[in-house]
Amino acid sequence: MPSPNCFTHRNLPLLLLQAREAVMQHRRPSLREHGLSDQQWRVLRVLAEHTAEGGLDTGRVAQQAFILGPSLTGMLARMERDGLITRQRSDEDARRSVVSATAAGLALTDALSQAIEADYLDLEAHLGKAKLAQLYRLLDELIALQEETCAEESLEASA
Amino acid sequence: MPSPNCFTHRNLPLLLLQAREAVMQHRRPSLREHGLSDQQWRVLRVLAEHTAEGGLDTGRVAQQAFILGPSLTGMLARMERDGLITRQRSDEDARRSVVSATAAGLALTDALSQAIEADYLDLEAHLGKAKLAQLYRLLDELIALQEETCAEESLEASA
DNA sequence: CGCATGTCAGGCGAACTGATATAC
DNA sequence: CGTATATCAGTTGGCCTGACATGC
Repeated sequence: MPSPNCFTHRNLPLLLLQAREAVMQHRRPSLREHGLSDQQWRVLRVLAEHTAEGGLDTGRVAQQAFILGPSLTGMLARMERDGLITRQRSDEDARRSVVSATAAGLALTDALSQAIEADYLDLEAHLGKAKLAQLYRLLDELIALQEETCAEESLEASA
Repeated sequence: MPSPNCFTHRNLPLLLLQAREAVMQHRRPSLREHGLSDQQWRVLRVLAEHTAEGGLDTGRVAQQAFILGPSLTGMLARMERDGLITRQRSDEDARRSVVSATAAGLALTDALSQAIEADYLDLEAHLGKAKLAQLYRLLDELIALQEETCAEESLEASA
């Protein structure tokens, strides 16, 4: 019989979580000073990158910021209340609601991005540019791989 | 003036989150089938690894499962209700409460660990053993690095 | 006495499911 | 008509801070 606790592999999800938390520990103070939660910052960053092009639908925001639709609705309401973003019905497709960052939101992004870029420089200095790039590559590959095998599974399920 | 949205680096925390979610997508179905949340599984896995040695204090469980004390209290209450774990006051130090997995908890861990190990074999087959090991190394290094610089910061703060 | 440990109390943002209006 | 998009309603588990009881 297989003994319990016989994990021959590392705990990859925990490791990824720890790594993320380790990085975030450096950034949370800055975010919290400006009254932002982790998720709000993810949304704001995504919007800042696309607001020059006229904003994004809620759906794409949810996808890129890794947040579920209903959760995002509440968050956007709070961020609109706080003057960080605006929502507007799309002209072409009235089902869609287009979200953009306000000037205040962009200014906040700008301020925070400087602290964060400094953090990256620190990271590069200590870990090394090459290793950081390597980490990016491996993570990209892992993500692509898992999503791929996930698509296969849902394919099997629908067959 | 610095243009907003000028992020010259990748979004590392988001990348780590995506990677974790990608891996977890394969495991959540199994966990949910047995009524476990992500965090409960982290706790159970930690306990399964230490229950043979007589269990762990709440503090160490919280530390190893990456969960805050007060959150853990509620979780342990639910897991005790569900018959997965037991709590007992320590003999040597009556402040401490020692947690262990029950037989049912260990059996559940055993069942789940098999599915998860199979998942790792899949991952090794697709990503390659070497790359996986490399990813482990880089994550370890990143975690150590960030915690280190974090200790420096609190040192400066106290000085 | 100070310190450590765990728990309680309470509020909160977000996950998640299911249902619903609206527009395509 | 069916599909897609966003939102609403509501429950839940976990985060988090601060206070507290207890034992060292």
